[in-house]
Amino acid sequence: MVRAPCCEKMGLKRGPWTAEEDMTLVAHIEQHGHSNWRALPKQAGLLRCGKSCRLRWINYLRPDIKRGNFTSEEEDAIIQLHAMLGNRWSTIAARLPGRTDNEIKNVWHTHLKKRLESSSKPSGQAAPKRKAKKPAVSASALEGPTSKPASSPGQSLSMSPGKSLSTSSATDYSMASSLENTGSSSSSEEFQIDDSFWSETLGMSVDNSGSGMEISDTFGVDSASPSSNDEMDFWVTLFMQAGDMQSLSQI
DNA sequence: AAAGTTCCCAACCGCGGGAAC
DNA sequence: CGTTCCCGCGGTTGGGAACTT
Repeated sequence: MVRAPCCEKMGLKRGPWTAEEDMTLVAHIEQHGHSNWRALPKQAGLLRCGKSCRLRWINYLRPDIKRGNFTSEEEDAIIQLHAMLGNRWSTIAARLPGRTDNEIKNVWHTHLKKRLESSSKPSGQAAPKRKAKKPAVSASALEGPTSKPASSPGQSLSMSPGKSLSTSSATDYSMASSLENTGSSSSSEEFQIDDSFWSETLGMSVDNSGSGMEISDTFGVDSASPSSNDEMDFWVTLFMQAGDMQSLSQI
């Protein structure tokens, strides 16, 4: 990377994780949990900073992580949620079981953003030159934690205990019903929200909520209100329901 | 087959917020 | 009440894989 490592990481290892490190981390967390990320690497005997351990666990080793290509349902859900929430990847990830914020962020920047941009252009032919270039990772996940096993010098092994984790979740994938429903619109390649939807939806919510909730509050990213999550849930639910209605109206 | 280009993703960094002291 | 510590988030990027010429 370009930036110099911060001093606290002097002497600590950086870069791709080895299978041994993965194993050590998983074993330690399975045994002791991860109540203190900062202390964890020392306790586990890893030459990594706590941040790095946390990231590795969250984004790769966690047992409930679902690997593999995103389904069109998931992609549509991301697009919808992003339209509502903006770049709040962690919030979006919370709505997509088994997906990490990092993964969603990557998908957004590499696929969905371009897809939306191209769809917004009049006859733009922006179909990606490469599609599904990699084998379904869900399958390769059985082989190892990374989709590019020998990609990194330090990655001598493609296997890590982490794999045990992803195999089951990769097959029994089931989205929340609301997302499945929104998937009904997934058959269309492009997803767009027209203004009438927002005016109707927002108008409805303002009319119906006697709470005096304001739109600016609702979308205020850093609303410190303890109820902000509830409000977010409200909007997500509302949006999903609206999506259902839209889908139904198309039938 | 080789070289060049594009794309993807794992991992890093800095920052902000909350908890603990 | 102010300071310090830690966690989590979002933005960014390097390196390798995939694809094109």
